[in-house]
Amino acid sequence: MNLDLEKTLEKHNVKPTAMRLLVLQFLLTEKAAMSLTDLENHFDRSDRTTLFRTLKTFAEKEIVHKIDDGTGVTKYALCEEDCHCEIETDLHVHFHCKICNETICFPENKIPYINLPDGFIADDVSLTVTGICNKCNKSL
Amino acid sequence: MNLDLEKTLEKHNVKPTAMRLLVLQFLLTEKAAMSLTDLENHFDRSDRTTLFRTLKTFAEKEIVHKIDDGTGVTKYALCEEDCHCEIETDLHVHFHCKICNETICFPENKIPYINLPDGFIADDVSLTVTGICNKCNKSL
DNA sequence: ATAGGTAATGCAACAGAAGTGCATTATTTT
DNA sequence: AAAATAATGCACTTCTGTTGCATTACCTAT
Ligand SMILES: [Mn+2]
Ligand SMILES: [Mn+2]
Ligand SMILES: [Zn+2]
Ligand SMILES: [Zn+2]
Repeated sequence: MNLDLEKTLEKHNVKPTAMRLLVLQFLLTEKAAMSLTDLENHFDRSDRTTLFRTLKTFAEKEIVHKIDDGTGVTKYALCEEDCHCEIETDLHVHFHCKICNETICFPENKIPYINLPDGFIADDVSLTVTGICNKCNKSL
Repeated sequence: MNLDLEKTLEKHNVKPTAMRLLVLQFLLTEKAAMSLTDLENHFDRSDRTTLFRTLKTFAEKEIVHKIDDGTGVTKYALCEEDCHCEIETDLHVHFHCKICNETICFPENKIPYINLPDGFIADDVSLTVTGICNKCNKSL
């Protein structure tokens, strides 16, 4: 049992169950964003519903953020340290590679301010670039 | 039969069948982006598959553009005049209102250039703002 | 005009993802 | 230990998108 993982969950008021620790650890080792199906395939023994609700809890408690990469499959990635998923400060660009099918975070690329017409209020914003990633680009 | 509608389809090398003209007309009258289900509900008499393939053809021939507004339901909206769905010139911001559930185009808000790390190639980009639209904002 | 070929349509069925209800099991509190 | 609360697992459902195939409409060449 990794104590750091437990601390992370407790800091976000999530009880550190066995499954949750495993999911957190898995997300830490993977640098690409993961889908529910990805988790399902990795954890053969666990039920999809449990994984689904684990991700839901993690997203609600701001341990992970949900990513809509345009594929129709929701992806999840760990939030940065001290992230509160705030529109002005935390939201960043995501990149989806159409060759290797991986979706990655660009935490350095914050989403630029969007000037909306009068009366419109922005709560959330999503900016996804689709194309070819650096790894796939090399092997062309 | 509206001749303008026929001209529009022919200009994009799409044969102007009855259904296609009706769909095009419907999209012209609606200012919000429409989903396949929206079309299905509006055209009681037509088959879902026909509408699906109509939208697919329209998208391929650049009559409409597909919009991923983060709801998990693909929306479609008519392209601007002379649009070629080019990443630098044509792609624009979309707004999804979480109250009235409408998704609208902001053709004036072109998507800003995104500076990607070395080796990454951008083919496509999607920027969707979620929040409260001007109409719903008034009635709060 | 007719026959043959091509394109569009309609019906049925399927796949994948997301989500819910409920019973069971585990954990915490009293 | 008993009661209360939370997490898990199973079954089932809904929704969206998609494909195969037979039928129908349309166009073209003779
Ligand atoms: Mn991210
Ligand atoms: Mn648009
Ligand atoms: Zn790649
Ligand atoms: Zn609204």
